[in-house]
Amino acid sequence: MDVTIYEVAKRAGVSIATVSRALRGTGPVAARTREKVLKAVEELNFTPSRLGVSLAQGRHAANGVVFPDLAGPYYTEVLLGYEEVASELGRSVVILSTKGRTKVNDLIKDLAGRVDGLLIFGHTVPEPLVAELVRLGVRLVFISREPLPGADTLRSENTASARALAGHLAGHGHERFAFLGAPLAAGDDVDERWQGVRAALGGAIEAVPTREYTVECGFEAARKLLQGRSRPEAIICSDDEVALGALLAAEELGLDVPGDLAVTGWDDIMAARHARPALTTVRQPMRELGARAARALDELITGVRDAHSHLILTTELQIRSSCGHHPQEERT
Amino acid sequence: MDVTIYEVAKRAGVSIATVSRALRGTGPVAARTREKVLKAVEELNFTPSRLGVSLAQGRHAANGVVFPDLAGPYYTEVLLGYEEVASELGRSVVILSTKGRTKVNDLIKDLAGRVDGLLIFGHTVPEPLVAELVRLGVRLVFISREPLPGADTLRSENTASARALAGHLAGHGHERFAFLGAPLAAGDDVDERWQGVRAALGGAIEAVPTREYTVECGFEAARKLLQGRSRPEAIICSDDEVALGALLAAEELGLDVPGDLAVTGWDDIMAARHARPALTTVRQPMRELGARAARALDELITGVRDAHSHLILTTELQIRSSCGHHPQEERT
DNA sequence: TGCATTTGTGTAAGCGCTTACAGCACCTCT
DNA sequence: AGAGGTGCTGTAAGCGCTTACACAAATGCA
Repeated sequence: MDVTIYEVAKRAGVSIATVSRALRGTGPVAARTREKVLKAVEELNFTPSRLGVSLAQGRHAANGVVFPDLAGPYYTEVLLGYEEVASELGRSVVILSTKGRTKVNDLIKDLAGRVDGLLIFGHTVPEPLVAELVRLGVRLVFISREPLPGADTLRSENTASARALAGHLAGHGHERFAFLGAPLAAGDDVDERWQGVRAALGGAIEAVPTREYTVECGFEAARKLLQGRSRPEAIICSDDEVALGALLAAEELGLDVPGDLAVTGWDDIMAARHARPALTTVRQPMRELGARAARALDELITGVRDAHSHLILTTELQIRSSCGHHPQEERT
Repeated sequence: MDVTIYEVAKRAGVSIATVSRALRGTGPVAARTREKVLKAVEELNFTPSRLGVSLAQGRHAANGVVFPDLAGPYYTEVLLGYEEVASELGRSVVILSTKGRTKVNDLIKDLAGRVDGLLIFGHTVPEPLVAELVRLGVRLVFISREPLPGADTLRSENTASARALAGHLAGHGHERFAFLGAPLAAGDDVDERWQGVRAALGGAIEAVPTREYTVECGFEAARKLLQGRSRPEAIICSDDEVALGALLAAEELGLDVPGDLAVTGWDDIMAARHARPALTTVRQPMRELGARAARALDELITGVRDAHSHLILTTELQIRSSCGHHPQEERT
């Protein structure tokens, strides 16, 4: 990768400007000249230096993405949707995981200096830094976060689906509820879910925290919860992974789901359908979230759009067997 | 991000060379001068442009990684280990997923132009392109691939553990074996596992392909396999996800594992421990694989090491309950 | 005190591109 | 025939840094 445009120009007997024009198709180039250039490019195996191009153009043709972790399907799915579209748009994706990191601020600033825009998950970035990034004019898209000025936000609908879910569970006759996986940050998806469910149930639900939103943590917390006095009849979980953990805990304790206990998740990850019993959950379009984020960022960067957009994607209640017996139940 | 070193220099009343020296600590700078510079930097909120730095230094301070997909914990785990170490070494990580992509070659070449080195999984990149990358002098590290000149390779031990696993299963008295998740590429991990198992069992095992190495595909293939005549007594799976699928298929068909059927996986992903029955598998240090790849790449880039290294990390047989009844079995 | 170092700073040449501008043919119209 | 295009190409000025080199001032030492 170290033959430069000068060598190509010399070999083709033209100036570097012509080489550039021939390659990029900007400006007129005689057919004969173009051929000479392409031949030289071919022979020398020339690839324009990304650095040179970027410096001259003032753009990186790259996007960043900041997430806490990659454990579990949620971030992974969103990331894949994002990367796919970014790639289509000719942008590379630079990743940054914040979990367990000290000096996150420095890392993010460095990242911001390498890309044309950033996708940030929820509340992974400290608020003051967000403000600074906005002030510096960094193009920003957030997923799973309440709208803020100076950035696009993108999220799935939570409140209405929370109401639908709670309503469905109440329809099964359940009365003692628990919300497993209490919100860790105000304004993110889980917080909205919790608020929505609580409102729908008129507050008759207790929040049980988990260390993280993982199967393991869900398992531990659920086991403790189910062993306590006054065991809930229905556990609404912050997301599918926690719910999967709850399912395992129930099994370990010999509780029948949905006979003795209803369990629901959120997201509809692939494992939700495969769990036994299959998990009732709220389907969230993870891949599309990522894809839209990539497009939104692109619009912001190219300047096609200057106003900020705050979009909410619709979700869908997926009723399966973990929430209670249904008359004409089918295996999915 | 658009205040330049010139403005800092002007404000501090020095030349840009001095600013650069003060900031990077190369060359002598009087204490008083340094202070002036730092003050100006502070006031202007200056961050050196990554492009400028990279162009001048001729290095990107970034690594690439090429993987087929991110579905499932394997790639994710390795990637996280990689990103963490790369980040420690001051390198960003640029990702590229190849699954479902046309023009992979162009994408990879573009990627190669943005980074100082590449981590490539298995056989995601067509062989001719690998050769070209080597020829171009791109620093390369492969994970899960047979050694090749011109690049580092890194993999987990498969053959010995295959023997151990097969031996253990034979010890349970199983006789009719199947290998679920037949190798898709010669020379990668799954191929080694298959070869190893087959050799250990003296060839008394049939290979059953799955479309991909996923729970879904494992489920489908296993269901078909288990419904056929001459159902195997033990299914050795290419990896844990396929094994998880096989477990589900067995359950659906009312087969008791390990009573009617033994199932084993490979990798020891988190879900393996949580599955019911808990999955016997071979533990592979995924995170460490990623971490080592990052270090290896760094060594190659910085030139600390010039010879190529081909490392094999040890694995460990994890015996749990899915392979057969053990006298003093404990729940893990 | 005088000379050789050392220390601190500035100048300027890159790094590899893109692109505004200018120049030169060669046409096409009146 | 001259004015005004058009089409193609080259020159050169950036883009924002790093760093070799030159040089002046301060220091060390005999």
